[in-house]
This record gives sequence, structure tokens and C-alpha cells, in this order.
Amino acid sequence: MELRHLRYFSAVARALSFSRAAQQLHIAQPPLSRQIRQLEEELGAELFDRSSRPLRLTAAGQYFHGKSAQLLDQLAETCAATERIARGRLVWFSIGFVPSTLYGVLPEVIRRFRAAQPEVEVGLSELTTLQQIDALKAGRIDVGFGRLRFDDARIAGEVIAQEAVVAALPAGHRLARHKRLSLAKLAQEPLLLYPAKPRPSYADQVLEMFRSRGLKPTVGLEANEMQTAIGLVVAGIGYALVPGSIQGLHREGLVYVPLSDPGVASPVIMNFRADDVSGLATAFRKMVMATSMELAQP
Amino acid sequence: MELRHLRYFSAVARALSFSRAAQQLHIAQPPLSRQIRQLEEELGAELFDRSSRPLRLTAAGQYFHGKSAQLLDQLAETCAATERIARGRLVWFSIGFVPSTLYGVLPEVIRRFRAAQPEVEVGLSELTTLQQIDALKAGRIDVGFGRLRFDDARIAGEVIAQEAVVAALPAGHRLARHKRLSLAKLAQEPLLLYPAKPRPSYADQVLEMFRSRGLKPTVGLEANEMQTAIGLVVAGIGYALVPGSIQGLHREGLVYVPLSDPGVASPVIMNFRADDVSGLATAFRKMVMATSMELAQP
DNA sequence: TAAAAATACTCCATAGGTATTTTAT
DNA sequence: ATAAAATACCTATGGAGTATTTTTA
Repeated sequence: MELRHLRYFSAVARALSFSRAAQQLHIAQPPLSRQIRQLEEELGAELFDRSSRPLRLTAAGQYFHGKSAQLLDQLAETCAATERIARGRLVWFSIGFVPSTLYGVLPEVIRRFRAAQPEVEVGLSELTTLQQIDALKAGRIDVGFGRLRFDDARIAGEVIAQEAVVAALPAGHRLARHKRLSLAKLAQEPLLLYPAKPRPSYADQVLEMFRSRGLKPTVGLEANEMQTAIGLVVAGIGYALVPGSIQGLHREGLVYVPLSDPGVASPVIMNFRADDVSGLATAFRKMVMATSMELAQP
Repeated sequence: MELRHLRYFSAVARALSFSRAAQQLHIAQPPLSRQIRQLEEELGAELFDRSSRPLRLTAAGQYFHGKSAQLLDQLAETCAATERIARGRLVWFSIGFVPSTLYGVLPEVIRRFRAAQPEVEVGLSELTTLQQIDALKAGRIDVGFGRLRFDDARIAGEVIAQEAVVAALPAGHRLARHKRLSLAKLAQEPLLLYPAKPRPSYADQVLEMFRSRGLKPTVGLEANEMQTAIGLVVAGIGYALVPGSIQGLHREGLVYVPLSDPGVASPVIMNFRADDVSGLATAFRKMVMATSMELAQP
């Protein structure tokens, strides 16, 4: 498959006519028909219903139309930005993050960084800590925010926050009225563990919190996203242990209770290339440290 | 530019070597070099720093690498899904929406629909009302949610909610202590109007609310997104008029006050193809009506 | 100096063109 | 009957190969 196929398909899907699309593309109709056939064969899917005039898209064709148009737009955007970066008209700074860090200092850091460096375009990609390490080495991102410690000679990590862990409970729950809760008390309740899929993850930190205290939690269900876990909490399926910064998220039927156990915390770690000496990266890291210090003292 | 260029570039960027990449691609090294040169010329951007061994990506190259890898992944995903739709192994139902509708019934509708039809993949696209009309006609979406009435023979619209309009004010504001506020009282304050860019829009409804009562609002600033408007409210720049469902969004320093004027409301309108008789679309519309009725009576 | 990328040229696969047949309204 | 898409066949652009030169560590 080539972009030609996508471009031609888009034209036909928009014109709903091979002949008119061919005119718009400045090619003859037969080669256009052939390219579309090729595309259909490679996809293993009929894209047009030819037994009807005017031409109609099949369900698969409609789906492919939406997606391919989007892809072509994205590509055009990417090409334009690449050219501007090469000309020095645009600076790109790419940040990887684990979803939960979006509730902490990160939004404020991004806001300040964009204000301080308005000529810099900031890219954000949701990535697991392991994906961040790869992306850092390959130069796809310039800095990563995660919750896992990682040992790699080429990657430097800095703890920018130690967040208290709090229990998220349904409002009606008998433990929801407590001012503080211990892991020992919670161990009997069904724990909603997340993220279940890409391990190692925050979930392992939670399990380790119990294990290191000789406790065994009762895992109720596993979810892939915190949003799901919270949803299940509200639905009364169990409780979840979440980083303290999540408390900024208020929700009907949801109560947060801090843990009483000392030393229970989830760190936020900033990862970057150890050899990255670019001025932008250094400025960003300085700003992160300053911001996290500032927000730590209320 | 063709996909070949992206694939070849990706291989070289990953291997950081023309020769090794050529081996992996099962082609000779010289044609690979030539394709990359072509790509660079078309982009107007050097992607590799050849005056260094091992090869290095330029800043533009790094950006293009990240984006092109993502595009190729998305394309592969799209092709697989298209094939599954054609085989009848996957059903696709695409929903267009205006951002503010995500705070109302829509999330609950989507949740229920996915639960009721687990074999149906649901697609969501943020689109303006006008884009929704086009996308509906072209078959790119199956249903659209907006706040604007639209007259078109091929499109049927149904009002699924009439939301009260509330004022979003900074917590310290002198009007923030009122239980209710009138448009007349607010007319003197700087109004943060949104969305500024794609008109007609919700912004025109807000202006019309004043106009129809013989009032002239003081427009402070225009923003493109509600998030921005809210941010400016918190920063004390002015106030915003938002649909009532937004009140689910709590934020430090932000207060919502209902309007006392009768008949001030913002509708949520569901648009669909008038001739769409597919079982899925009908089932979806029924579910939307049931859900909106149910959630309207607390 | 030795590996790796660029240049020079040759060849053939295939995109695109023209002529014609088939199909759907 | 008549547009419009498919089929058949031809042409030529340009992608890929081989041989060789240039470059960088």
C-alpha cells in the first residue's frame, strides 16, 4: 500500500464517482479504478458498493474514509512542522508522561514552560515508564514523567515529588467516615488494582506497600485505567489506592481517605537523557524542580 | 511522497544506519539513500546528520520520526479494523460531538451503549455542528451532538436536553456570593466569550440571550475553548456563561451561579440522517432519549 | 585504512494512458 | 440509450540493482 492509494481512495470517496475523482486527480479513469481495486485486495475489504449508482461506500469504506482522511491531514501537518523545525522557525519539546502525573505538578509546569518559552511547541505523549525510556533513548521525547524507578546508564532520574497515597472509597462505605485508614484495615476489603495491563507499573508499588508490611490485600478486580477503577469504586465494587494529587478530582459518590501508615508514598520521577546538555532541556528541568519545590510548601 | 518514504525513513531512523536498514528492508543501500534524499528534498528539511558516525537524527528528523512511526501504526490499525468490518467481525458506530456535550448525558449514553452492544466499536470525534452535518451526509459519523439548530432536509435533529445556563465567576468576585444572577446585572461585567473561532456557535446563543432582552454584554476577551475561558475566569479576567452540566467540573477558585432570567437555556441537539433506518442507529437514538428523560428527573 | 554513505549507470516493474467492453439506470 | 465503471493492452517513468567513488572515524 502507498499513500497514492489513500489519496485516490479519498478522492473517490469524496466525489462518489471514479470519473469525477479521476478528473480532479488529473489522471484517467481506468488506472484509478485499478488502484482502488488493488487497495481493496490488499485490505481484504470491499470499500465501494459498485452495484449502485451513484456509487456508495460500504461500512468498511466509510470507516476507512474517515480514518484515511485523518491520516492524510496529520501527515500534511507533520510535514509542515518538520520543515519549520528544520528552518529554525519552530522548536519542538516533547514530554512523555504516565496518566496519573497529569493531576500533580505537571500541568502547572507545562503552563509555566509554555509561558516562558512561547516559541517552543510542546508535545505530550501518554507513555508507560518503559516506553518513556525507549523514547528518550531514540530521541522521540526529551523528558518523561513516571512513577517507577528505572536503572539505565544513559537515563537520569530525579524524584520531583513524594505523594501521599490515599484510599478512594464509595461515599456510603463504612470505612469512608474515618479520618485516616491503615493498610491493615483495608487488606480485608476488595482492592481495585490498576493498571492491570502494562506491567511493571504503579500496581506493583501498591502491592509492594502491603507486602513490605507483611499484609496480603484482597484484589477484587483489575482495571487498565484509573478512571475505570474510580468508576468501579463509585459503583460500590471496592476501593482503590490512588496518589494524593488525584484528590483534585472531585466526583459525586466518591470519598478520599488518607493512609495512616508512615512511609507510604508514591514518587513522581522525571527521567531524561543523562547526556542531554541542550539549553532547553536544562531550562525545563530547572523549572520543574523550582515548581515542585514551590508547590510542595503550601 | 509515498508510504515507502515513511517506511524507509522509519527503518533508517531506528537502525541509525543506511546499510543495516537496507538489509532489514531487503533492498540495496544506494536506492535507500536516494529515497531518503528525495524525502528530505520534498520536506525541505535535513532529517539526518550525515557528518557524524554513527548517524544522528536532526531535530527535524526526531520530530518526523516520532510522528511518522505513529502514523504508520495508526494506518496498520486502520487497515486491520477495515478488514474486520468488511468480514462482519466488527461493527463501527461513530459519534460526533461538540466539546461541551461531554459534560452532560453523553458519557452516560456512551457507557450504556457500549455495555448493551459490546460487539460494537464506538468512535468519537470532536466536531463543530457544521462539521457534524457534513460528516453525517458523507457517512463518516452516524450521529452528532451539538448545541445549534440546523435546517437541512437530509438531517433530522432532536432536542435531548434544555440545559440551564449558569455564570462561572472567580471565587472572590463580588457577584459570586449571590444565589442567582440576572443577565442585566452581568451585562456590565467583562464577559469571556467562547468559542471565538468556528462560528456560528454557542457564543452566538449567549449573545442572543442578551440581545433578545435588549441588553448589550461587555465582551472582555474571546477564547477558542471553554477550558481557556474557565482558566481566564479563575485568573480574574472576567466571567463566562456556561451550560449547567459543566457544574460537574469543580475547580479551585471557581464558583457557579445560576441565572434568574426565565427561558434562558442552551439545548443539546442530537442530529442524524433522516433516512438512516439501520437497527443500530435506531437503538442508539432510543437509548439516548430514554437516558436523557431518566437523567432529567432527579 | 576500513567501513559506510554517495554517485553513476543500467534495467525492468508498474503507474498511467488509450481503446474497448460491460453494466446500471 | 447512455453515462459510468471494468477490462485489455501499450508506453515510459522511476524504483531498484551493480559498480564505483567519496567520506568519516
